[in-house]
Amino acid sequence: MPELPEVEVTRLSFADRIAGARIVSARVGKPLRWPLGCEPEQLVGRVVHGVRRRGKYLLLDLDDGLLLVHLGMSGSLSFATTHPPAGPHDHFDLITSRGVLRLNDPRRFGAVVHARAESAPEAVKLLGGLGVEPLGEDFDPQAFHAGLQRRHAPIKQVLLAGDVVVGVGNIYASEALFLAGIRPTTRASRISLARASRLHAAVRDVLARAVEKGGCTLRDFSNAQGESGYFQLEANVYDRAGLPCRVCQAPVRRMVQGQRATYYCTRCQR
DNA sequence: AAAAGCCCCTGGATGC
DNA sequence: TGCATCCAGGGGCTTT
Repeated sequence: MPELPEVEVTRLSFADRIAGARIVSARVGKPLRWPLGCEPEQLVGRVVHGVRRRGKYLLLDLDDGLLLVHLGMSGSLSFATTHPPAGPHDHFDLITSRGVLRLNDPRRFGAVVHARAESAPEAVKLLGGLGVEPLGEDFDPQAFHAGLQRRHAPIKQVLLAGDVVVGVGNIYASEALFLAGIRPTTRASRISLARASRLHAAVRDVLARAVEKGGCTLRDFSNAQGESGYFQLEANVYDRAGLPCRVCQAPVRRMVQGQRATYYCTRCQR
């Protein structure tokens, strides 16, 4: 589920409510991708000042450090004033004066990591290599093009790698490339400034639109009942192998790049 | 330095 | 119905 839009929507859904909360206790469940990095008791008494996002990471600012939260492949956060018993996939609880922040993550690719500061090694290890924020002011066509010029890998994989631009996951990579009319296999370095500019706009557009629509996810969207008025973002290509392209009717193709599925239209994307 | 593979883990869908 | 197989929205680490 969680690419940049879903992470941002998650953030927006509880940042204001948790801001100013004092941590009462913390509970760790089964091991996640990385250990918390401190004793849960060490968090008691700390105040959560706010929640920021960097790429697909959420940063909970504490008065003496921060918690880095990543949702991995299957993670989701809830923040509620109730505190029901932990289910089998509830692997982290942060009990605060304003509610309980809970991470549910069946596959446990997610993580909650404590760092003394954003400049501390444990934080730099995770955040240090990240590219520019696609919805921020630093993401501009020229710089994006320059970043692509240095990479010879297929553009789809460069988008996913997150060291040029962050937050673009497997779904939105396919969707952005479709919107830009670029074949996913195109070597990043061979993309002209004009086409890089189109891709730049497509990435911004698809991510911003997804945030606006509440972070709809294509799989959930396709499985949901009676939600046609709620979700307005529709996948043009993702998970549509064999179905007609919404623009030209040619069948959408599925291929594998770096062990991940890529969907594209052979006619619309060159 | 960059690119390609591997792997962590569980659950749902599919096929026999 | 039961069981095996495949696939999944991420990304750090190791190997080329």
